[in-house]
Amino acid sequence: MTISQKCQYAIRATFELAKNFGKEPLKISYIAEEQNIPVKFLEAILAELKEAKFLTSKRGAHGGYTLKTDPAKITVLDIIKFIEGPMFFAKCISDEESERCPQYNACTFLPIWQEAQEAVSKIFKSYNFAQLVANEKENTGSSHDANCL
Amino acid sequence: MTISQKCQYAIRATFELAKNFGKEPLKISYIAEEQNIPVKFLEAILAELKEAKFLTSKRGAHGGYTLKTDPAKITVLDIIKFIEGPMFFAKCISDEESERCPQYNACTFLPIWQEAQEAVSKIFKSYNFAQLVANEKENTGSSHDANCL
DNA sequence: AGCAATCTATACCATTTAGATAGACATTGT
DNA sequence: ACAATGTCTATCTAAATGGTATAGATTGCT
Repeated sequence: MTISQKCQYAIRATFELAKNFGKEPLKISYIAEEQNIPVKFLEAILAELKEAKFLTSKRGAHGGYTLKTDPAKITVLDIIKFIEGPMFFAKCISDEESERCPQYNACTFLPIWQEAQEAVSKIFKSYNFAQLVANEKENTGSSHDANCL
Repeated sequence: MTISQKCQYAIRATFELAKNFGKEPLKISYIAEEQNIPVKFLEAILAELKEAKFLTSKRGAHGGYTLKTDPAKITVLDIIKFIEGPMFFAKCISDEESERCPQYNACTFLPIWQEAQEAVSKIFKSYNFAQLVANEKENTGSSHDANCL
């Protein structure tokens, strides 16, 4: 039930890129060190995020990753949904017919999962990365240690 | 990030027992059939729930499982926390010093996980099993098919 | 006493997921 | 040319998930 390490890494990497939005690309190795993420694992994560069009990359000397979109338009929900999938508590609450169980409209527990899904989505959507960067500067807070799941 | 099959089973088994609260014990095999749960898997789950003092059991002929507590005093949160553990989004939001990451007080993301944890806990806590049983009777809703994660 | 219906305990196993590593390769700036 | 970077493919281990098998202990009934 916890958010996976991978997803935390993705969020922290996005955060790091958000801090540098509009400037030069960041190297994988830099982000990895800054956020304490295994380099090779981060490679895979960034490649995925790139497929989702959150990022662009540039190869070769002075290459690296850059945030493609304004950090203010990327929410924590966006990253979580992309990495963890869209459904938080039960797949059967999906809008998609194929994911639903046969009892969809009659299941006793479905409304509970739906209510929880909506509540959490709303919260995660309310945090965008521009905000988070601003927060950090204000509070001299840090996300430096990524091993806190 | 979804609730495990096991936890769903635990909830559905508790629900079934709540329906029969104050009456004779229910056999594992009956609950298993009623909620479409593999018998042997259910055995293990009920044994765990018994350790948590939610249930009592009686061996031998005409034996079975009985809810120990008034269903009105058992919430969905109780079952989920027992099966899935107390933390929903990140372990590091725990009150326990040992679970926390070194950055506890300074982590940029912690407040997000905390907010989500509180919201979800509140929702799951608001559903008790007496209520759910009553709901089902009212709506002729069903939880019959347990394979809807 | 004896038997059948139950729960109990222990061990096992297959599949998936999480988390991570290694090495060769392609691209770019200088 | 060459060094610095991202990209791709393959592998690996550990843990969790979901489930099965078998033998045993207890109880109620006759």
